[in-house]
Amino acid sequence: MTSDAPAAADKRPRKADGDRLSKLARHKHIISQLTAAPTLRASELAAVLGVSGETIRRDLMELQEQKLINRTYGGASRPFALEPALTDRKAIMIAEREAMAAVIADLILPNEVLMLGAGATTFHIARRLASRAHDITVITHDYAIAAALAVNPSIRVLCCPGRYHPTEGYVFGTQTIANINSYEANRAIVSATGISARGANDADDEAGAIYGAMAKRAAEAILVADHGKFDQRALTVFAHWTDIDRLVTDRQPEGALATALREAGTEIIVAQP
Amino acid sequence: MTSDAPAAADKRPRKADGDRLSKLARHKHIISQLTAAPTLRASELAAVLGVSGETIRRDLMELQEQKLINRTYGGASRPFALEPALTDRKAIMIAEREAMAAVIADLILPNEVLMLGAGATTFHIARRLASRAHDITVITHDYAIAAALAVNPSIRVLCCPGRYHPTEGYVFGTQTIANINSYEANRAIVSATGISARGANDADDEAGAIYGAMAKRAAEAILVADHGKFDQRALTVFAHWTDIDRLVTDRQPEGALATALREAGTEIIVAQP
DNA sequence: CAAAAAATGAGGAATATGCCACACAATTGA
DNA sequence: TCAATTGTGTGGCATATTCCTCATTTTTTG
Repeated sequence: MTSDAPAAADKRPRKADGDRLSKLARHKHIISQLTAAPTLRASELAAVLGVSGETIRRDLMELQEQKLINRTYGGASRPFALEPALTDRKAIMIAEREAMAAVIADLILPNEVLMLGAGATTFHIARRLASRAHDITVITHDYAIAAALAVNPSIRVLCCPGRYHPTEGYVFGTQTIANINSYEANRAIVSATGISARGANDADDEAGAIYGAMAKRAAEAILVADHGKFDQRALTVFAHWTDIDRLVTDRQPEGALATALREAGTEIIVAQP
Repeated sequence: MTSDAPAAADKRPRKADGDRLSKLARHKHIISQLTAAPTLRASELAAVLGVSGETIRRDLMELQEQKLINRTYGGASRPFALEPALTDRKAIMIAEREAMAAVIADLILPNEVLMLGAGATTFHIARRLASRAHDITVITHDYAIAAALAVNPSIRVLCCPGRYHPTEGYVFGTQTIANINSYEANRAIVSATGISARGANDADDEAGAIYGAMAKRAAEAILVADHGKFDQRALTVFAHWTDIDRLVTDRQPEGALATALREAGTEIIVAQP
């Protein structure tokens, strides 16, 4: 943000000069400001950027469309954390993910032991659990999830060992798998890159191996996947439908996928956004 | 948020009934809502909680005092990420810590295996290592350290398993210790709450146990402590000076501490800020 | 170069918010 | 029990924000 702000200052338009920032530049400025400050006032932005409040309001509306900011009454707030570069992925399908997260969170009862796989959707679930659930134990290999859950002191969070993935923020590897296999859990909740008639797949073989281990290890395996993942194919199929007890999604599957689910006896839960 | 609203609705006070929520309950509600939604409108809160807008505004003011929320024009947003509140501690003694971190980073050679304990000072060391070192393996139980190191792709970061500490951002417990004991490392680098003639101590017994395990397990144990820790006493002594090979600090120790160090044969390295 | 499209600004009405002072109810403490 | 403290609601008023329309400027396009 610092590198952007001065640039913006240099170009700051005295109206007479007419060298005001382009729309794109304003948008960038807003985003970068938001990484520094949790919230912004539209009126301040208008003053700093030297444009009318109406223009800023239009900017904010557009940025909100793209889920790049959160609109507040007089301004904007950052959409999520600043965390790794998951921000992009986490910003899409918010409504769907929140709906699915709500459904899953309602399934969880006190004193359960959960395994939670890494992922944008499972992160939503973790946040939801942190505000809803109590007296549960969660085993995870994703640190953002661990941190999200830990805000609730009645949730015991156990982290897996393993090699730290630099961009994804989770651990993986043989140690992780071995650790997962040493637990008994009531439920495993995992996501996927895509789901097809063959089962759930993931673009990362290491992550997939972990999700698969969780699913096998828990008494009940829940897969969460929005409709954008229907019929997507990725590197490895980490679980077949016979290994998955429930699929939580946001739209009724159709075609070969639906057939495979029915044949495997996987229960389908459709969350309404 | 949808499933929460009804709960609130159940209790929603028609004024006549007088069964409105207590202030504490409102505050909890606000916080919990904020974990689900990024921002809240004061007016909506007033409606849902069945109190006047003025009361909500007072609530928000108090919560802001406690840094539990961020105020926005018409409501509130969540304060920061989920991050621990390490920021404060990390902000002091910057110069000293940087100097000590630099000294330690220079000790590390390629292909070494390090153990790095949690802490503000070790975090500085991790950052320094990330920019200086290459082709090393680091074992740590602190996630901020893992993330800091991981920006350098030539550093292999291994994380320990264990129970996640909600405010400190590291894992602890028997699993953590067992995991540490399964490794062989060239060096362990740990910090402490205080150091005295008896040895290094820590205010957190769990953290201390981990530091102690690391120090014992590694071929060389390095303790890093600024002069503010001299002669401080805390809960548990996790390592005696005979277990520590080197003390990296920013000022020459004196008195009983110096005597103990000399008798134990601990090498003292003074970093100049 | 001219027309079309997009972006911006200005003004005004309607609505929201913030702030302040004061009254009243609920709780606490002596 | 009474007084003090705390919590809450109300009303007024200044200020902010939003939404809308329309004129103007800038950019794009043929």
